[in-house]
Amino acid sequence: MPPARKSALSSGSSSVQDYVKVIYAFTEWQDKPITSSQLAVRLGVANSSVSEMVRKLVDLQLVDHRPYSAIELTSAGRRLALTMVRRHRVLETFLVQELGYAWDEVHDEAELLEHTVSDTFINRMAAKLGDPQRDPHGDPIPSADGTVHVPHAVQLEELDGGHTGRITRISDADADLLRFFSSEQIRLDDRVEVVGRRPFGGALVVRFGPSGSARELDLGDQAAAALWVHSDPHPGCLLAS
Amino acid sequence: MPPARKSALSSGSSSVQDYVKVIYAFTEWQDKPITSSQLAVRLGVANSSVSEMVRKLVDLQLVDHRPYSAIELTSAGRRLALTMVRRHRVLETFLVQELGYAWDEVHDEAELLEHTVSDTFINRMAAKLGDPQRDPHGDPIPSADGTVHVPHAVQLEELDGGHTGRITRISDADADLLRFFSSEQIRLDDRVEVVGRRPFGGALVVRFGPSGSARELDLGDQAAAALWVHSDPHPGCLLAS
DNA sequence: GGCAAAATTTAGGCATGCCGAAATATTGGG
DNA sequence: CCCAATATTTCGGCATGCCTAAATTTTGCC
Repeated sequence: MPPARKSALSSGSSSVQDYVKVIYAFTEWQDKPITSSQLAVRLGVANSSVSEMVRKLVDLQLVDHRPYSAIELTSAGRRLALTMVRRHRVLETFLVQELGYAWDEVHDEAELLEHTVSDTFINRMAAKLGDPQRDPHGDPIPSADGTVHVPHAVQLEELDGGHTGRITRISDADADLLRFFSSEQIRLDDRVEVVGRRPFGGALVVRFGPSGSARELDLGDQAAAALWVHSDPHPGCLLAS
Repeated sequence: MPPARKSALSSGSSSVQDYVKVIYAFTEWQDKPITSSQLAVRLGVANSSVSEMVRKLVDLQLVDHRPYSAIELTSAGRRLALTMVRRHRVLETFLVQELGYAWDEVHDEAELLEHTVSDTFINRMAAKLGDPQRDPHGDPIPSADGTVHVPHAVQLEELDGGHTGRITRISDADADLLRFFSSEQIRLDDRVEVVGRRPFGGALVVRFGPSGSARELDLGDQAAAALWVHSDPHPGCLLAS
Protein backbone atom coordinates (compact mmCIF):
# COMPACT_ATOMS: atom_id res chain seq x y z
CA MET A 1 0.00 0.00 0.00
CA PRO A 2 1.17 3.57 -0.70
CA PRO A 3 2.89 5.44 2.12
CA ALA A 4 0.27 7.25 4.17
CA ARG A 5 0.25 10.96 3.41
CA LYS A 6 0.50 12.91 6.60
CA SER A 7 -2.56 14.87 7.62
CA ALA A 8 -2.55 18.49 6.54
CA LEU A 9 -5.00 19.24 9.30
CA SER A 10 -2.35 19.42 11.99
CA SER A 11 -0.47 22.67 11.98
CA GLY A 12 2.85 21.16 10.94
CA SER A 13 6.27 21.83 12.30
CA SER A 14 7.59 25.24 13.08
CA SER A 15 9.46 25.27 9.76
CA VAL A 16 6.40 24.30 7.77
CA GLN A 17 4.51 27.12 9.45
CA ASP A 18 7.23 29.62 8.56
CA TYR A 19 7.36 28.60 4.94
CA VAL A 20 3.62 28.79 4.53
CA LYS A 21 3.45 32.13 6.28
CA VAL A 22 6.11 33.68 4.06
CA ILE A 23 4.47 32.31 0.92
CA TYR A 24 1.21 33.84 2.04
CA ALA A 25 2.73 37.17 3.04
CA PHE A 26 4.32 37.54 -0.38
CA THR A 27 0.97 37.37 -2.13
CA GLU A 28 -0.88 39.49 0.39
CA TRP A 29 0.11 42.67 -1.48
CA GLN A 30 1.20 41.43 -4.88
CA ASP A 31 -0.58 39.01 -7.13
CA LYS A 32 2.48 37.18 -8.49
CA PRO A 33 3.19 33.91 -6.63
CA ILE A 34 6.58 33.62 -4.95
CA THR A 35 9.53 31.83 -6.53
CA SER A 36 11.89 29.42 -4.89
CA SER A 37 14.80 31.85 -4.62
CA GLN A 38 12.64 34.70 -3.30
CA LEU A 39 11.39 32.34 -0.64
CA ALA A 40 14.98 31.42 0.23
CA VAL A 41 15.92 35.08 0.66
CA ARG A 42 12.96 35.84 2.88
CA LEU A 43 13.51 32.80 5.07
CA GLY A 44 17.27 33.29 5.18
CA VAL A 45 17.97 29.73 4.03
CA ALA A 46 19.76 28.24 1.03
CA ASN A 47 17.93 27.59 -2.22
CA SER A 48 18.49 23.90 -1.81
CA SER A 49 16.70 23.95 1.52
CA VAL A 50 13.69 25.52 -0.13
CA SER A 51 13.57 22.88 -2.85
CA GLU A 52 13.57 20.17 -0.24
CA MET A 53 10.95 21.75 1.96
CA VAL A 54 8.69 22.62 -0.95
CA ARG A 55 8.66 18.94 -1.88
CA LYS A 56 7.50 18.25 1.65
CA LEU A 57 4.84 20.98 1.52
CA VAL A 58 3.51 19.48 -1.72
CA ASP A 59 3.32 16.12 0.02
CA LEU A 60 1.42 17.73 2.88
CA GLN A 61 -0.88 19.29 0.29
CA LEU A 62 -0.15 22.77 1.56
CA VAL A 63 1.25 24.11 -1.72
CA ASP A 64 1.01 23.41 -5.43
CA HIS A 65 4.26 23.28 -7.32
CA ARG A 66 5.64 21.97 -10.60
CA PRO A 67 9.44 21.87 -10.82
CA TYR A 68 10.99 25.17 -11.93
CA SER A 69 7.81 27.15 -11.54
CA ALA A 70 6.41 29.37 -8.81
CA ILE A 71 4.92 28.18 -5.54
CA GLU A 72 1.28 28.67 -4.65
CA LEU A 73 -0.69 27.83 -1.55
CA THR A 74 -3.50 25.33 -1.68
CA SER A 75 -6.61 26.21 0.28
CA ALA A 76 -5.31 24.13 3.18
CA GLY A 77 -2.03 26.03 2.98
CA ARG A 78 -3.82 29.34 2.95
CA ARG A 79 -5.85 28.26 5.94
CA LEU A 80 -2.71 27.36 7.86
CA ALA A 81 -1.05 30.63 6.85
CA LEU A 82 -4.03 32.65 8.05
CA THR A 83 -3.92 30.79 11.35
CA MET A 84 -0.29 31.79 11.76
CA VAL A 85 -0.95 35.39 10.78
CA ARG A 86 -3.79 35.56 13.27
CA ARG A 87 -1.57 34.18 16.00
CA HIS A 88 1.19 36.62 15.20
CA ARG A 89 -1.03 39.67 15.17
CA VAL A 90 -3.05 38.78 18.25
CA LEU A 91 0.21 38.22 20.11
CA GLU A 92 1.59 41.56 18.96
CA THR A 93 -1.56 43.32 20.07
CA PHE A 94 -1.36 41.64 23.47
CA LEU A 95 2.29 42.52 23.94
CA VAL A 96 1.59 46.19 23.26
CA GLN A 97 -1.74 46.58 25.01
CA GLU A 98 -1.28 44.35 28.04
CA LEU A 99 2.45 44.06 28.64
CA GLY A 100 3.48 47.56 27.62
CA TYR A 101 5.85 46.59 24.85
CA ALA A 102 6.84 49.24 22.36
CA TRP A 103 5.86 49.06 18.73
CA ASP A 104 9.26 47.98 17.56
CA GLU A 105 9.81 45.28 20.18
CA VAL A 106 6.91 42.99 19.47
CA HIS A 107 7.76 41.39 16.16
CA ASP A 108 10.51 39.00 17.22
CA GLU A 109 8.74 37.85 20.36
CA ALA A 110 5.54 37.16 18.43
CA GLU A 111 7.53 35.35 15.76
CA LEU A 112 8.70 32.83 18.34
CA LEU A 113 5.48 32.49 20.31
CA GLU A 114 3.25 31.98 17.29
CA HIS A 115 4.65 28.47 16.83
CA THR A 116 3.95 27.43 20.37
CA VAL A 117 0.58 28.81 21.43
CA SER A 118 -2.60 26.79 21.09
CA ASP A 119 -5.67 28.00 19.25
CA THR A 120 -7.50 28.09 22.56
CA PHE A 121 -4.84 30.40 23.93
CA ILE A 122 -5.08 32.77 20.99
CA ASN A 123 -8.85 32.80 20.98
CA ARG A 124 -9.09 33.57 24.69
CA MET A 125 -6.42 36.21 24.37
CA ALA A 126 -8.24 37.79 21.44
CA ALA A 127 -11.49 37.76 23.41
CA LYS A 128 -9.78 39.46 26.34
CA LEU A 129 -8.50 42.14 23.97
CA GLY A 130 -12.03 42.64 22.61
CA ASP A 131 -11.44 40.75 19.36
CA PRO A 132 -9.34 43.50 17.78
CA GLN A 133 -9.63 43.96 14.03
CA ARG A 134 -6.04 45.05 13.52
CA ASP A 135 -2.67 44.82 15.22
CA PRO A 136 -0.50 47.71 16.49
CA HIS A 137 0.89 48.28 12.99
CA GLY A 138 -2.53 48.34 11.39
CA ASP A 139 -2.33 44.90 9.83
CA PRO A 140 -5.71 43.18 9.79
CA ILE A 141 -6.20 40.24 12.16
CA PRO A 142 -7.87 37.25 10.50
CA SER A 143 -10.81 35.90 12.45
CA ALA A 144 -10.70 32.46 14.02
CA ASP A 145 -12.63 31.02 11.07
CA GLY A 146 -9.98 32.24 8.66
CA THR A 147 -11.47 35.32 7.06
CA VAL A 148 -9.59 38.62 6.67
CA HIS A 149 -10.73 42.03 5.58
CA VAL A 150 -7.77 43.87 4.13
CA PRO A 151 -8.61 47.58 4.13
CA HIS A 152 -8.10 49.61 0.95
CA ALA A 153 -4.80 51.38 1.21
CA VAL A 154 -1.93 52.58 -0.93
CA GLN A 155 1.66 53.29 -0.08
CA LEU A 156 2.24 56.96 0.70
CA GLU A 157 4.98 56.81 -1.91
CA GLU A 158 2.43 56.39 -4.66
CA LEU A 159 0.31 59.38 -3.81
CA ASP A 160 0.67 62.56 -5.88
CA GLY A 161 0.97 66.05 -4.45
CA GLY A 162 -2.23 67.47 -3.01
CA HIS A 163 -3.69 64.15 -1.96
CA THR A 164 -4.71 63.68 1.65
CA GLY A 165 -5.53 60.59 3.66
CA ARG A 166 -5.28 58.70 6.91
CA ILE A 167 -2.47 56.32 7.89
CA THR A 168 -3.95 52.84 8.14
CA ARG A 169 -0.86 50.71 8.20
CA ILE A 170 2.80 51.00 9.09
CA SER A 171 5.00 48.16 7.91
CA ASP A 172 6.78 46.41 10.74
CA ALA A 173 9.44 44.94 8.49
CA ASP A 174 12.10 47.33 9.80
CA ALA A 175 12.30 47.99 13.55
CA ASP A 176 14.58 51.01 13.03
CA LEU A 177 11.99 52.59 10.80
CA LEU A 178 9.35 52.02 13.48
CA ARG A 179 11.56 53.78 16.02
CA PHE A 180 11.95 56.67 13.57
CA PHE A 181 8.19 56.98 13.22
CA SER A 182 7.82 56.90 16.99
CA SER A 183 10.34 59.67 17.42
CA GLU A 184 8.52 61.74 14.80
CA GLN A 185 5.20 61.08 16.53
CA ILE A 186 3.79 59.44 13.46
CA ARG A 187 1.00 57.11 14.48
CA LEU A 188 -1.74 54.97 13.09
CA ASP A 189 -4.83 56.98 12.06
CA ASP A 190 -2.93 60.26 11.79
CA ARG A 191 -4.04 62.46 8.96
CA VAL A 192 -1.48 63.09 6.26
CA GLU A 193 -1.21 65.34 3.22
CA VAL A 194 1.25 64.92 0.39
CA VAL A 195 2.76 68.31 -0.32
CA GLY A 196 5.03 67.30 -3.14
CA ARG A 197 8.40 65.90 -4.07
CA ARG A 198 11.81 67.47 -3.82
CA PRO A 199 13.20 67.80 -7.33
CA PHE A 200 15.30 65.15 -9.10
CA GLY A 201 13.90 62.09 -7.27
CA GLY A 202 14.25 63.69 -3.87
CA ALA A 203 12.32 63.07 -0.69
CA LEU A 204 8.57 63.14 -0.42
CA VAL A 205 7.30 66.18 1.45
CA VAL A 206 4.29 65.47 3.63
CA ARG A 207 2.27 67.26 6.27
CA PHE A 208 1.23 65.24 9.32
CA GLY A 209 -1.16 65.59 12.16
CA PRO A 210 -4.47 67.29 12.93
CA SER A 211 -5.19 70.00 10.40
CA GLY A 212 -4.74 72.69 13.05
CA SER A 213 -1.19 71.87 14.20
CA ALA A 214 0.36 70.10 11.26
CA ARG A 215 4.09 69.40 10.92
CA GLU A 216 5.81 69.27 7.58
CA LEU A 217 8.35 66.52 7.06
CA ASP A 218 10.66 65.09 4.41
CA LEU A 219 10.41 61.31 4.02
CA GLY A 220 12.89 59.06 2.26
CA ASP A 221 11.75 56.29 -0.06
CA GLN A 222 11.92 53.57 2.57
CA ALA A 223 9.81 55.57 4.98
CA ALA A 224 7.31 56.57 2.31
CA ALA A 225 6.92 52.94 1.25
CA ALA A 226 6.34 51.75 4.81
CA LEU A 227 3.36 54.05 5.36
CA TRP A 228 0.06 52.94 3.89
CA VAL A 229 -2.78 55.40 3.72
CA HIS A 230 -6.48 55.34 3.09
CA SER A 231 -6.68 58.10 0.53
CA ASP A 232 -9.42 60.69 0.68
CA PRO A 233 -11.32 61.24 -2.57
CA HIS A 234 -9.20 63.61 -4.66
CA PRO A 235 -10.59 67.04 -5.52
CA GLY A 236 -10.11 66.24 -9.18
CA CYS A 237 -12.11 63.06 -8.85
CA LEU A 238 -14.93 64.84 -7.11
CA LEU A 239 -15.72 66.67 -10.32
CA ALA A 240 -16.24 63.38 -12.08
CA SER A 241 -18.60 61.94 -9.50
CA MET B 1 43.53 23.93 20.26
CA PRO B 2 40.74 22.27 22.25
CA PRO B 3 37.19 22.56 20.94
CA ALA B 4 35.56 25.67 22.37
CA ARG B 5 33.12 24.85 25.12
CA LYS B 6 29.76 26.36 24.40
CA SER B 7 28.62 29.12 26.72
CA ALA B 8 26.41 28.03 29.57
CA LEU B 9 25.06 31.55 29.79
CA SER B 10 22.54 31.07 27.00
CA SER B 11 19.48 29.14 28.05
CA GLY B 12 20.21 26.14 25.86
CA SER B 13 17.91 24.23 23.60
CA SER B 14 14.43 23.20 24.54
CA SER B 15 15.72 19.71 25.38
CA VAL B 16 18.51 21.00 27.57
CA GLN B 17 15.96 23.11 29.44
CA ASP B 18 13.72 20.09 29.97
CA TYR B 19 16.51 17.91 31.30
CA VAL B 20 17.71 20.56 33.71
CA LYS B 21 14.19 21.29 34.90
CA VAL B 22 13.46 17.63 35.63
CA ILE B 23 16.78 17.17 37.42
CA TYR B 24 15.94 20.18 39.56
CA ALA B 25 12.34 19.14 40.22
CA PHE B 26 13.49 15.75 41.48
CA THR B 27 15.60 17.29 44.21
CA GLU B 28 13.09 19.97 45.13
CA TRP B 29 11.38 17.59 47.58
CA GLN B 30 13.93 14.84 48.12
CA ASP B 31 17.59 15.21 48.84
CA LYS B 32 18.90 12.29 46.78
CA PRO B 33 20.15 13.33 43.35
CA ILE B 34 18.42 11.78 40.34
CA THR B 35 19.81 8.77 38.50
CA SER B 36 20.04 8.27 34.79
CA SER B 37 17.14 5.84 34.56
CA GLN B 38 14.85 7.92 36.77
CA LEU B 39 15.56 10.85 34.51
CA ALA B 40 14.70 8.72 31.49
CA VAL B 41 11.34 7.73 33.00
CA ARG B 42 10.40 11.29 33.86
CA LEU B 43 11.35 12.62 30.45
CA GLY B 44 9.77 9.71 28.62
CA VAL B 45 12.94 8.95 26.67
CA ALA B 46 15.24 5.92 26.44
CA ASN B 47 18.11 5.47 28.88
CA SER B 48 20.58 5.81 26.06
CA SER B 49 19.19 9.22 25.18
CA VAL B 50 19.82 10.33 28.73
CA SER B 51 23.42 9.13 28.67
CA GLU B 52 24.03 11.09 25.52
CA MET B 53 22.38 14.26 26.72
CA VAL B 54 24.04 14.13 30.12
CA ARG B 55 27.39 14.11 28.37
CA LYS B 56 26.30 17.27 26.63
CA LEU B 57 25.07 18.87 29.85
CA VAL B 58 28.43 18.15 31.47
CA ASP B 59 30.11 19.83 28.53
CA LEU B 60 27.82 22.84 28.97
CA GLN B 61 28.77 22.84 32.67
CA LEU B 62 25.16 22.55 33.69
CA VAL B 63 25.53 19.26 35.58
CA ASP B 64 28.23 17.28 37.36
CA HIS B 65 28.41 13.60 36.53
CA ARG B 66 30.86 10.72 36.76
CA PRO B 67 29.91 7.65 34.71
CA TYR B 68 27.53 5.27 36.51
CA SER B 69 26.74 7.70 39.30
CA ALA B 70 23.92 10.15 39.95
CA ILE B 71 23.45 13.47 38.21
CA GLU B 72 23.66 16.79 40.04
CA LEU B 73 23.15 20.33 38.88
CA THR B 74 25.99 22.81 38.95
CA SER B 75 25.13 26.29 40.15
CA ALA B 76 24.70 27.36 36.52
CA GLY B 77 22.37 24.40 36.00
CA ARG B 78 20.37 25.29 39.05
CA ARG B 79 20.12 28.87 37.86
CA LEU B 80 18.80 27.72 34.49
CA ALA B 81 16.36 25.34 36.16
CA LEU B 82 14.99 28.08 38.38
CA THR B 83 14.54 30.28 35.34
CA MET B 84 12.47 27.57 33.70
CA VAL B 85 10.44 26.92 36.83
CA ARG B 86 9.73 30.63 37.15
CA ARG B 87 8.63 30.80 33.54
CA HIS B 88 6.37 27.80 33.94
CA ARG B 89 4.67 29.03 37.07
CA VAL B 90 4.24 32.62 35.94
CA LEU B 91 2.66 31.31 32.74
CA GLU B 92 0.32 29.02 34.65
CA THR B 93 -0.75 31.88 36.88
CA PHE B 94 -1.41 34.06 33.86
CA LEU B 95 -3.42 31.39 32.09
CA VAL B 96 -5.67 30.95 35.11
CA GLN B 97 -5.99 34.55 36.24
CA GLU B 98 -6.09 36.37 32.93
CA LEU B 99 -7.29 33.91 30.33
CA GLY B 100 -9.74 31.95 32.46
CA TYR B 101 -8.10 28.56 32.08
CA ALA B 102 -9.08 25.86 34.52
CA TRP B 103 -6.61 24.41 36.96
CA ASP B 104 -6.09 21.22 35.05
CA GLU B 105 -5.64 22.83 31.64
CA VAL B 106 -2.62 25.00 32.26
CA HIS B 107 0.24 22.56 32.67
CA ASP B 108 0.67 21.44 29.06
CA GLU B 109 0.32 24.92 27.59
CA ALA B 110 2.88 26.32 30.04
CA GLU B 111 5.18 23.40 29.30
CA LEU B 112 5.35 24.47 25.67
CA LEU B 113 5.45 28.22 26.16
CA GLU B 114 8.20 28.19 28.77
CA HIS B 115 10.75 27.33 26.09
CA THR B 116 9.76 30.21 23.87
CA VAL B 117 9.10 33.27 26.01
CA SER B 118 11.79 35.83 26.75
CA ASP B 119 12.77 36.90 30.24
CA THR B 120 11.39 40.33 29.49
CA PHE B 121 8.05 38.76 28.65
CA ILE B 122 7.93 36.79 31.87
CA ASN B 123 9.01 39.70 34.02
CA ARG B 124 6.41 42.04 32.55
CA MET B 125 3.76 39.37 32.84
CA ALA B 126 4.71 38.74 36.48
CA ALA B 127 4.57 42.48 37.19
CA LYS B 128 1.12 42.69 35.63
CA LEU B 129 0.00 39.82 37.87
CA GLY B 130 1.41 41.66 40.91
CA ASP B 131 4.52 39.47 41.25
CA PRO B 132 2.65 36.49 42.64
CA GLN B 133 4.48 34.32 45.19
CA ARG B 134 2.88 31.06 44.11
CA ASP B 135 1.14 29.52 41.12
CA PRO B 136 -2.45 28.18 40.96
CA HIS B 137 -1.33 24.86 42.46
CA GLY B 138 0.48 26.52 45.33
CA ASP B 139 3.99 25.94 43.99
CA PRO B 140 6.35 28.81 44.84
CA ILE B 141 7.43 31.09 42.00
CA PRO B 142 11.16 31.84 42.02
CA SER B 143 11.96 35.52 41.75
CA ALA B 144 13.73 36.93 38.71
CA ASP B 145 17.04 36.83 40.56
CA GLY B 146 16.69 33.10 41.17
CA THR B 147 15.62 32.81 44.78
CA VAL B 148 12.74 30.62 45.96
CA HIS B 149 11.01 30.31 49.28
CA VAL B 150 9.54 26.84 49.57
CA PRO B 151 6.90 26.91 52.31
CA HIS B 152 6.96 24.24 55.01
CA ALA B 153 4.49 21.55 54.09
CA VAL B 154 3.93 17.81 54.41
CA GLN B 155 1.88 15.45 52.32
CA LEU B 156 -1.57 14.89 53.79
CA GLU B 157 -0.77 11.20 53.59
CA GLU B 158 1.83 11.56 56.30
CA LEU B 159 -0.38 13.23 58.87
CA ASP B 160 -1.80 11.17 61.74
CA GLY B 161 -5.40 11.24 62.90
CA GLY B 162 -6.38 14.37 64.78
CA HIS B 163 -3.99 16.68 62.98
CA THR B 164 -5.36 19.76 61.28
CA GLY B 165 -3.86 22.13 58.76
CA ARG B 166 -4.27 24.23 55.67
CA ILE B 167 -3.77 23.04 52.08
CA THR B 168 -0.79 24.90 50.66
CA ARG B 169 -0.04 22.88 47.60
CA ILE B 170 -1.82 20.54 45.21
CA SER B 171 0.41 18.54 42.89
CA ASP B 172 -0.36 19.19 39.25
CA ALA B 173 1.31 15.98 38.10
CA ASP B 174 -2.04 14.35 37.32
CA ALA B 175 -4.71 16.38 35.54
CA ASP B 176 -7.41 13.81 36.37
CA LEU B 177 -6.65 14.20 40.03
CA LEU B 178 -6.96 17.98 39.68
CA ARG B 179 -10.38 17.54 38.11
CA PHE B 180 -11.36 15.28 41.00
CA PHE B 181 -10.32 17.93 43.50
CA SER B 182 -12.27 20.53 41.57
CA SER B 183 -15.39 18.40 41.58
CA GLU B 184 -15.00 17.88 45.34
CA GLN B 185 -14.50 21.61 45.83
CA ILE B 186 -11.10 21.09 47.35
CA ARG B 187 -9.08 24.25 46.93
CA LEU B 188 -5.84 25.87 47.96
CA ASP B 189 -5.95 27.32 51.49
CA ASP B 190 -8.91 25.15 52.55
CA ARG B 191 -8.70 23.93 56.11
CA VAL B 192 -8.41 20.18 56.54
CA GLU B 193 -8.53 17.76 59.43
CA VAL B 194 -7.31 14.17 59.35
CA VAL B 195 -9.99 12.03 60.95
CA GLY B 196 -8.24 8.68 60.61
CA ARG B 197 -7.58 5.73 58.36
CA ARG B 198 -9.93 3.00 57.23
CA PRO B 199 -8.61 -0.28 58.57
CA PHE B 200 -6.17 -2.58 56.77
CA GLY B 201 -4.39 0.09 54.71
CA GLY B 202 -7.65 1.67 53.59
CA ALA B 203 -8.40 5.22 52.57
CA LEU B 204 -7.55 8.28 54.59
CA VAL B 205 -10.60 9.93 56.11
CA VAL B 206 -10.41 13.72 56.17
CA ARG B 207 -12.73 16.61 56.94
CA PHE B 208 -12.58 19.60 54.61
CA GLY B 209 -13.76 23.14 54.56
CA PRO B 210 -14.58 25.90 57.02
CA SER B 211 -15.06 24.49 60.51
CA GLY B 212 -18.78 25.36 60.40
CA SER B 213 -19.78 23.43 57.27
CA ALA B 214 -17.18 20.69 56.96
CA ARG B 215 -17.49 17.72 54.61
CA GLU B 216 -16.00 14.36 55.39
CA LEU B 217 -14.31 12.50 52.59
CA ASP B 218 -12.36 9.31 51.88
CA LEU B 219 -9.13 9.87 49.97
CA GLY B 220 -7.10 7.23 48.15
CA ASP B 221 -3.34 7.13 48.44
CA GLN B 222 -2.74 9.05 45.23
CA ALA B 223 -5.05 11.85 46.30
CA ALA B 224 -3.61 11.99 49.81
CA ALA B 225 -0.10 12.22 48.40
CA ALA B 226 -1.00 15.04 46.04
CA LEU B 227 -2.24 17.32 48.81
CA TRP B 228 0.38 19.17 50.81
CA VAL B 229 -0.63 20.88 54.02
CA HIS B 230 0.80 23.36 56.42
CA SER B 231 0.17 21.50 59.63
CA ASP B 232 -1.18 23.28 62.69
CA PRO B 233 0.71 22.69 65.92
CA HIS B 234 -0.58 19.39 67.28
CA PRO B 235 -2.51 19.41 70.60
CA GLY B 236 0.04 16.94 71.97
CA CYS B 237 2.84 19.28 71.09
CA LEU B 238 1.17 22.24 72.70
CA LEU B 239 1.68 20.60 76.11
CA ALA B 240 5.39 20.48 75.47
CA SER B 241 5.69 24.11 74.53
C1' DG C 1 33.91 -13.26 47.19
C1' DG C 2 31.61 -14.34 43.15
C1' DC C 3 28.10 -14.28 39.96
C1' DA C 4 23.63 -12.99 38.14
C1' DA C 5 20.48 -9.13 37.74
C1' DA C 6 20.02 -4.34 37.17
C1' DA C 7 21.75 -0.02 35.75
C1' DT C 8 24.36 2.50 32.56
C1' DT C 9 26.96 3.52 28.53
C1' DT C 10 28.39 2.72 23.73
C1' DA C 11 27.38 1.65 18.89
C1' DG C 12 24.79 2.05 14.88
C1' DG C 13 20.52 4.08 12.81
C1' DC C 14 16.54 7.21 11.78
C1' DA C 15 14.14 11.79 10.96
C1' DT C 16 14.27 16.70 10.43
C1' DG C 17 16.26 20.79 8.43
C1' DC C 18 19.93 22.87 7.24
C1' DC C 19 24.32 23.54 4.12
C1' DG C 20 27.66 23.84 -0.22
C1' DA C 21 28.74 21.97 -4.57
C1' DA C 22 27.40 19.90 -8.72
C1' DA C 23 24.02 18.91 -12.16
C1' DT C 24 20.12 20.38 -14.78
C1' DA C 25 16.53 23.43 -16.61
C1' DT C 26 15.01 28.00 -18.12
C1' DT C 27 15.72 32.52 -19.96
C1' DG C 28 17.14 36.42 -22.50
C1' DG C 29 20.48 38.92 -25.42
C1' DG C 30 23.02 38.86 -29.52
C1' DC D 1 18.04 30.33 -32.63
C1' DC D 2 21.65 29.40 -29.78
C1' DC D 3 24.49 29.92 -25.89
C1' DA D 4 25.69 31.95 -21.65
C1' DA D 5 23.81 33.71 -17.42
C1' DT D 6 20.46 32.68 -14.04
C1' DA D 7 17.29 29.86 -11.53
C1' DT D 8 16.27 25.52 -9.62
C1' DT D 9 16.96 20.92 -8.18
C1' DT D 10 19.81 16.92 -6.79
C1' DC D 11 23.49 15.00 -4.07
C1' DG D 12 26.30 14.04 -0.19
C1' DG D 13 27.10 15.85 4.49
C1' DC D 14 26.37 17.84 9.15
C1' DA D 15 24.00 18.63 13.76
C1' DT D 16 20.42 17.57 17.05
C1' DG D 17 17.90 14.31 19.57
C1' DC D 18 15.77 10.38 19.56
C1' DC D 19 15.65 4.95 19.15
C1' DT D 20 17.02 -0.36 19.78
C1' DA D 21 20.44 -3.61 20.64
C1' DA D 22 24.74 -4.79 22.41
C1' DA D 23 28.49 -3.96 25.49
C1' DT D 24 29.99 -2.77 30.04
C1' DT D 25 29.88 -1.56 34.91
C1' DT D 26 27.79 -1.80 39.40
C1' DT D 27 25.11 -4.01 42.96
C1' DG D 28 23.19 -7.23 45.88
C1' DC D 29 22.33 -11.83 47.28
C1' DC D 30 24.02 -16.42 48.46
